[in-house]
Amino acid sequence: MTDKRTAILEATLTLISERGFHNTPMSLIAKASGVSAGIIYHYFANKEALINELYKEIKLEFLRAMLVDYSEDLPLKERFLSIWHNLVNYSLNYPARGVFLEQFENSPFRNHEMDEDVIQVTASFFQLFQQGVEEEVFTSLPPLVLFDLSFAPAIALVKRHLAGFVEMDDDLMQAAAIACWKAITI
Amino acid sequence: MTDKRTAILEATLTLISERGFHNTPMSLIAKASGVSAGIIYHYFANKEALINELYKEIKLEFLRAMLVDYSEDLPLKERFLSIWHNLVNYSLNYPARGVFLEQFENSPFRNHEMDEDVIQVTASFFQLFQQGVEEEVFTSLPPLVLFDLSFAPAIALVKRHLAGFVEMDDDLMQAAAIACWKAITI
DNA sequence: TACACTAAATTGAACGTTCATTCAGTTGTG
DNA sequence: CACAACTGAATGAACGTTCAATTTAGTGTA
Repeated sequence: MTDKRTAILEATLTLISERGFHNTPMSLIAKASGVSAGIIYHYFANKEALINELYKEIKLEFLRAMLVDYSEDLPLKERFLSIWHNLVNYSLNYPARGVFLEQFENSPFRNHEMDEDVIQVTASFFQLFQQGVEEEVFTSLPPLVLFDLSFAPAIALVKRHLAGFVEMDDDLMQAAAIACWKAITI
Repeated sequence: MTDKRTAILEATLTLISERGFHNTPMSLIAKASGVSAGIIYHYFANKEALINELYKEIKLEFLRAMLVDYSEDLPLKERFLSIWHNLVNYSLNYPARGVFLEQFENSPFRNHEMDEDVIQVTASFFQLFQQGVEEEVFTSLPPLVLFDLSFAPAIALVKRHLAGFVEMDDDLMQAAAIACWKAITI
């Protein structure tokens, strides 16, 4: 096989998103990734470290996916809508990743420190909202607040879709994205 | 003590919100509620049933808290803002409940069926959004979508506050509530 | 090319612990 | 006296982690 470390992380992602942290024993991760139980401890100090490492990688990948095709040269609204649609499309295309992130971030596992990579990527969002406030396009609120007003509904709607309560098509995406835009603009 | 069943549920709530599902053994629940381990099985079939029962009760309590002082006679906007503020105030005043609900609803534990009580309470929200759409005050979107556009940011902001990243004062609450109102109005 | 040596990668059985659940027996109540 | 409430030690299964042993890969030597 290629990279066992990657195989372990991928198996962990799938299993945890389907079964939760408890209920995915190391033995199952080993079986699903086609390695022996022992070798996991060659790549990761223990189960907690494995899960934390997985979180870091997925979180970064997720944030980067939100910024695909992003450029500060584009107009504010285009940038906003691009991020919004990227977020939803990525969550729909890789549901296990979104499910894992939500599960992790709502669990007491969570460690609120951000590592360097994440801080760097986050800066783009910060800049976007700051600029919007300065140009008096956005309501004058802290960037994190504008972030949640913008994207919390997107995540919630994806969950509804995955649970089968809402059919998320292009029209709905469009309408919901505009609704979030309206929320933060003056 | 008064009601052991209630003591068990309360201890379970506190422990799980602080330590997660895993990492709160039945023995600890027993100790924290001042009962023997065995008696828990007199009131609940097993650990899973205990947690599901706790979820049902907290969810219902939460939804009812959102509807305190609610009346269909009030204007749409007042009703909306009342729910919004109730949601945030309740989550801030009883953080363990919000934390538990979010943890549960983002875990594979989750069972998407709603029992009768919850459906009944939910009808008020349904009515509110439906009326808003009919009166052409709200964007024409499914009630569940309007619900998420309205309240997902509220929950997200409470989490930010509890994590210490945002200071949630009256001004911020007011501004964020209005932002959500703007999101769903035409 | 063949061989020797070394370090890293890998295995999986075994260990010790933790945990959910049980149940024989005890206490409280009407 | 009967029945429900209650106790907590015992049970057995599951799990995270370890480690002695084995395989693989890489490097040097003749």
